[in-house]
Amino acid sequence: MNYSVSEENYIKTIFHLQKKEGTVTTNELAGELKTRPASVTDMMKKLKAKKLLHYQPYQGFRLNNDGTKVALAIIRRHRLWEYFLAEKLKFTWDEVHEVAEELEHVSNKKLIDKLDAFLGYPKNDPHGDPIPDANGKIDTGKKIRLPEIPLHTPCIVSGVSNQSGEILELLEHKKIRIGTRLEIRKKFDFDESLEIKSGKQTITTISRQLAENILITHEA
Amino acid sequence: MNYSVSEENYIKTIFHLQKKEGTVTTNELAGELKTRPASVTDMMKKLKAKKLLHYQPYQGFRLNNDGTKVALAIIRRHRLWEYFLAEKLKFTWDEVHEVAEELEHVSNKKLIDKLDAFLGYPKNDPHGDPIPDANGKIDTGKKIRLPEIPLHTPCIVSGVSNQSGEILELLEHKKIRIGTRLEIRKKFDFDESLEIKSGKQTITTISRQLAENILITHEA
DNA sequence: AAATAAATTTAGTCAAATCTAAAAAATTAA
DNA sequence: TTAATTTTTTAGATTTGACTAAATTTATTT
Ligand SMILES: [Mn+2]
Ligand SMILES: [Mn+2]
Ligand SMILES: [Mn+2]
Ligand SMILES: [Mn+2]
Repeated sequence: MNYSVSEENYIKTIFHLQKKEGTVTTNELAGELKTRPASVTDMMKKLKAKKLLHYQPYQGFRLNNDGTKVALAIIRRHRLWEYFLAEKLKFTWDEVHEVAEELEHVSNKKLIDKLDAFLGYPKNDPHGDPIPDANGKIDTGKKIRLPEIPLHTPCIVSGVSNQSGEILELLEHKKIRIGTRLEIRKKFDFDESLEIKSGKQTITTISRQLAENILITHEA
Repeated sequence: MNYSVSEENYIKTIFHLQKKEGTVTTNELAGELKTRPASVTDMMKKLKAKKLLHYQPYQGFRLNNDGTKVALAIIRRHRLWEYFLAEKLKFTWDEVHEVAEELEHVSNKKLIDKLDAFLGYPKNDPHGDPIPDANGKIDTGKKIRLPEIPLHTPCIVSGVSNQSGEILELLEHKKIRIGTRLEIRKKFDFDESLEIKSGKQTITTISRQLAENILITHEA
């Protein structure tokens, strides 16, 4: 059970894509991995032979139990390294992903479990995404996008669904980060912008585009 | 200037081998890398084409300036990760090498320089070997093996030239580590064993085999 | 229900890194 | 200084993961 960098990248990407639609298509995967559909078909045959996914020609594919376990192990490594990079090495939010893309492929179980302990068993990566534990268990508390929260309902920012430097800059400027307590004060129909109270009663307006990328867990 | 894992392993191994003899042979390298001589010849052609080493068929090879720079960058990554693993993640001495063999190939300059800073710019890895700085400068203070030190001359353990779990166990038991102050009390001609005073006046006997693997820098 | 378009797979190449077996060169011994 | 031995290189295959171009299947339109 040791997979090549290439196989791991396919497995991880299928995992993320299938969360939306259930089943993943050849073109989708090719687009996401910046490769060609023909290459995807080749790899699907190999991963099917390794019994990591369901795949019938022309029918799309979906990870099976074993494939999902492998995916979660990769995601665990990825997110623990992201946490390490942000928390210990002082990388910014938008820089960690690229480096973690490489580190995630160093698959030494003891390394990762010791790293986890060293970091204090963090629950979430710097983008707010949950980190699977050593057994592959992951907190699947569903996240809602900010525009779906009713008026005057206090809530807490738990993630962002876009990890670019641009959104980071904007959120930093508005002092919104993971853990920030928010409340919507007004919703403007004209442009769907929101007036919010954030943290210590600062009031700002945020655009629909921004609001849609802010993820909320419903607690308090 | 980005090299494959395979190229990096060749470059690093040549660097280490050529310290002894100056020039490295095909068989030596094949033996060290557990590959076949024919594969070595292939790779030497490639590295020569990339202008990283001197190589004329049948004449052996030696890294040139550029190749040496690349090697030092790899060694820097390797040793910084070893330090991290031992110091932060509490791996033992003999476990770090294997993991660092993988981590060394993640070649993101910013990652390594930030890791260096996070670790407090360590000078030596857990085996006592010097860590090249961000410019590739490395402390080449020559190390002497313990049997070459004269009687009654205080000296300090600065490394070991064998990194197995077995030697670690023995050194731990005798409470000899890097930084330990030693002095030779007697040399026995019969079996070349040494009676030494180590640290706080503990006196023990160590075998010739062990003594030869203990490296000393001549200071105090 | 054809015809057209889009998605997917197959067929055939290619580059990187390895291997085995055979040939050639260099070294050592007779 | 030949002959035997060792070392190194060449030749030809193989595996992995990617590509292009062509064929095939599925989905959409008339
Ligand atoms: Mn990756
Ligand atoms: Mn993340
Ligand atoms: Mn390596
Ligand atoms: Mn070391």
